[in-house]
This record gives sequence, structure tokens and C-alpha cells, in this order.
Amino acid sequence: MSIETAAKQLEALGNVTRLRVYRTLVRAGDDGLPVGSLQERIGIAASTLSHHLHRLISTGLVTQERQATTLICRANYPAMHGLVGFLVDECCIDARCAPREKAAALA
Amino acid sequence: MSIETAAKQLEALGNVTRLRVYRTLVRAGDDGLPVGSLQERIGIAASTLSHHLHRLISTGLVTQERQATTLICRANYPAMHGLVGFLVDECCIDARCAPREKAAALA
DNA sequence: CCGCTGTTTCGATGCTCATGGAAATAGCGG
DNA sequence: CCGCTATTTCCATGAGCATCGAAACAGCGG
Repeated sequence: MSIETAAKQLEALGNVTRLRVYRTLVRAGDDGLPVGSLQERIGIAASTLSHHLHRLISTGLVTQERQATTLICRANYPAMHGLVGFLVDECCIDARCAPREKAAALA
Repeated sequence: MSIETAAKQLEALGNVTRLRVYRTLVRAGDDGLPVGSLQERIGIAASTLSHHLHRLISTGLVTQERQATTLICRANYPAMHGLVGFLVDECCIDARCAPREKAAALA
């Protein structure tokens, strides 16, 4: 994970609207959600949502799959784990936060 | 942790320069680093660094402490843990990623 | 009190983003 | 092949960001 990739993903999540979209997808699980359902739940213009989705997809945080005329969106869990891993990677080099405590702190 | 706070922190980290600053501080550990050292290591104008630091501080990700004329900067580990926790909070509601697997995935 | 080093504020510029309405496109169902 | 629904692209606008140099400020050491 390059720092540029991490920054792009963090920036993608660093917007309330996109973060809301992303969390909605995270909650939806592997079934995913159609774009239209997302739009209803979040209450923004379709064009705005499309714009944000494109951003999340281009950074690899979200995937899409076509089912007939509707597009199903899903959170990319491995990508999220990778990003979180990058953040905590160099955390706690000092003694006050031993590596073994990481899992506990994040659980 | 409100979604607005999380988004602000993610946005703060979603910039290559700021992410570099932050990671440098994370690596530095509890000793922290003076602003001047940060500037040398990262190689940007002092005014630019000051601007970015202000942003990281205002979101609570970094703290500063005065020591004579130099300002020591430190990464705020609890804040980072809180943010990461927010991200993984609703992760894996579905069966394919049981809560107990979270720690393993993030370790 | 003076000057020096470290840091911030000011000002200016160019760039990218967030947003939504309107129009275009995609692909099924008949 | 047509029309319908779902989604994207186009366009325009207002707002905020990244960057740096110059100038101002803070506080110690003498």
C-alpha cells in the first residue's frame, strides 16, 4: 500500500456524504445495495451520488456488479482492512503501546 | 464519535503531505518531534507545514507542547484508535466476517 | 531590554471539489 | 425494434484547499 493510495482512500472517506454512502454499504454486507436504494436512503441527487460512487470505486473501496438494469454496490472489505492496516502499521513503535495491544485497542 | 468528526479526521489524513507528517509523528513515538525537524524531514515550506499541522491539531489527531522556543508535536494515539474503531465498527455484520475475526484481520 | 531562532499569520494564486438539473446512455421486457 | 426504468455524463456554479514567500510574532539568553 503506497502512501498515495492510502491518502486517496482516506480522502475518499473524508467527506460526510461519501462516508455515509460507504457505511451504508458496509452495513448492507455482501448482498450489497442498488444505486437507487442508496439514493433513497441518503437523500441526494442521483448525479451527486453517481459522482461520489465513482470516487469510491476508483479508489478501490467499493465494487459494482450489474444485475439487469440495476447496479449493485458493495463495500470492499479487504480494501478497508488494508487501509486500516496501513494506519496502524507503524503505530506504537514505542513501548507504551506494544504490538500485542493493537488488536485489543482496535477490537 | 460522530460521522462528522470521523469525516474531518479522515479528510485531514487524506492528503499526502499531511499523511506523511502524521506518519512521521506516529513513528517518532511519545518523544514527539519539533516543528523544525518535521520540516526538514518532509521538505516543505514552514508556512505550509504550519498550515497542515493546524489542521491535524484542530481535528484532534496531533497535539503540541511548548518546550522553550520549540514546539513539540505528537501523534494522538487514542484519537487514531477511535477513528479506526469507527471504521471497523459496523464492518462485517454479515456472516463472512465474524466480529472475532476483526482483530485477526487488523493485526 | 535586544537580538536571535523558531513558528505562525497574511496575502495571493491556481486548482480541485461538491452539488444538482438536464440530457444522454444502458439494457431489459415485450 | 420500442419504450421504460436505472444510471451516468455534461455543464455550470460556488466554495474550499494547497502552496509558498514575506512579514509578523513569541519567547529565551545574554
